[in-house]
Amino acid sequence: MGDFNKRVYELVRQVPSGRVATYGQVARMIGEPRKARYVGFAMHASPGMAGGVPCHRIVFKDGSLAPGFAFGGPGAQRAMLEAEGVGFREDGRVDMDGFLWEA
DNA sequence: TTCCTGACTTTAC
DNA sequence: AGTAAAGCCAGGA
Repeated sequence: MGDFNKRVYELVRQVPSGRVATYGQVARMIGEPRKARYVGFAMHASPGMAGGVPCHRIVFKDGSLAPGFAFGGPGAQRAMLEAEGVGFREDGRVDMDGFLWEA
């Protein structure tokens, strides 16, 4: 595991409850805007929220969630986010207007 | 060991 | 505005 992965974890760890961040945003914040893809890979290898890495708060740039590779099944991620107070739109995407995390 | 695929984003036509 | 291609790096077969 490289430092990149570690940096991703530390940043994701700082995402407050009830907020979501995008892969690209995280990638950009750690200084590697081209590695946006690998951010997702980092999440896959991440210890999960048990390890302090709330991967469920990481969403696509359009606000959509992971296709089905998620934590306990499709919709689980959305349920968790909703439980944290994150608002969803009618199309099933996160309301990026007011719930997108800002450093 | 090599080839392929992948929780993405951005830029270009 | 919508579609297409490129870039990045690692893990699995």
